[in-house]
Amino acid sequence: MKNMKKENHLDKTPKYTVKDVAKIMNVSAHTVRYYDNEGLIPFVSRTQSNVRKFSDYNLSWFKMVHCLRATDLSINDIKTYIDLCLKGNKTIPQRAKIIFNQEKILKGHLKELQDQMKLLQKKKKYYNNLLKNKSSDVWNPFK
Amino acid sequence: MKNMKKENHLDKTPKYTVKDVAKIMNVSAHTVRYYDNEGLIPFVSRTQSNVRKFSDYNLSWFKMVHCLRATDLSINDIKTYIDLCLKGNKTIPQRAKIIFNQEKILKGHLKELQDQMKLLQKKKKYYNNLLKNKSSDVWNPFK
DNA sequence: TCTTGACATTAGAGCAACTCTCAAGTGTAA
DNA sequence: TTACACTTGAGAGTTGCTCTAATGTCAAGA
Repeated sequence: MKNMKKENHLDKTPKYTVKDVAKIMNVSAHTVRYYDNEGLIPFVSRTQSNVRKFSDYNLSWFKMVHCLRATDLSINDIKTYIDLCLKGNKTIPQRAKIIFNQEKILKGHLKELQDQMKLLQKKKKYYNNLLKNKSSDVWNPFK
Repeated sequence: MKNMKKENHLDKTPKYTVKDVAKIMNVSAHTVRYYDNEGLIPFVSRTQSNVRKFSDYNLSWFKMVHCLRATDLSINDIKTYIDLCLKGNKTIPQRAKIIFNQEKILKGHLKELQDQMKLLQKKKKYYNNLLKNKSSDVWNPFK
């Protein structure tokens, strides 16, 4: 039970700089500022000298935004979702619809990438054979 | 054994229009022309009136290009790969390296999307509960 | 034969989502 | 107090499409 600083999604203490968030989320600092400027991360606080400070709560939002981007929801549509969230419980059905739809889209993406993986592994095998046999075969550009 | 028109990756008979390829590959006709213009699909033939006609052989290239794009290889880097292919067997080691690397990258993407899927399904469950209980709970924008 | 419609072509403008550069400001450390 | 490592906003640049406009081809119908 040592170092049990469990992240609390509701902890609003300002802790992380833009750079910290960039590192945690594995995106560029530019992207972090860009998302904040677009209003995708509500309630980000600033120090007296105007420097952004993110809380765990802010991070939770960021994770959600990141997730929605990973499934190709546009910045604009993400903004719509965020604004719905800020409007309170009465928007739950609309938000649910967005989430359910994105899950479907993500499923499609996963399937496609798995198919691409098959092709890539076929190619891999192919090249491994070529490398082994030192390629005495007929020239064929499509390899 | 009826209708056994098995696609032959080496069949160079011009068959498909830009639109056909777009449909087969599930991309826009614009994208098909764009890839051709960028030199990513070698040996595409034209009719007397300058209309593109793709063969199954061309399609095989297109599939490879599409696969590399799906793993976020830039158009420029794909062009490099294609040009290596056209230089013959002596470039096999370089090409193999590219393919092996892309396989690694794709593995990473798949893992990431699977993680995002977990988050999305957690949210889905969450919203399903909210919808069932008609949400009498405290307001919390992060949902 | 004319013309209408459905397609194709190119060049180039427009767009989303970063990505980078810049000039200027801040905070700490030596 | 000067160097440095950081931050900021504004705005330019990049990538990979995506769309538009002007033009061309060609087969079918009036």
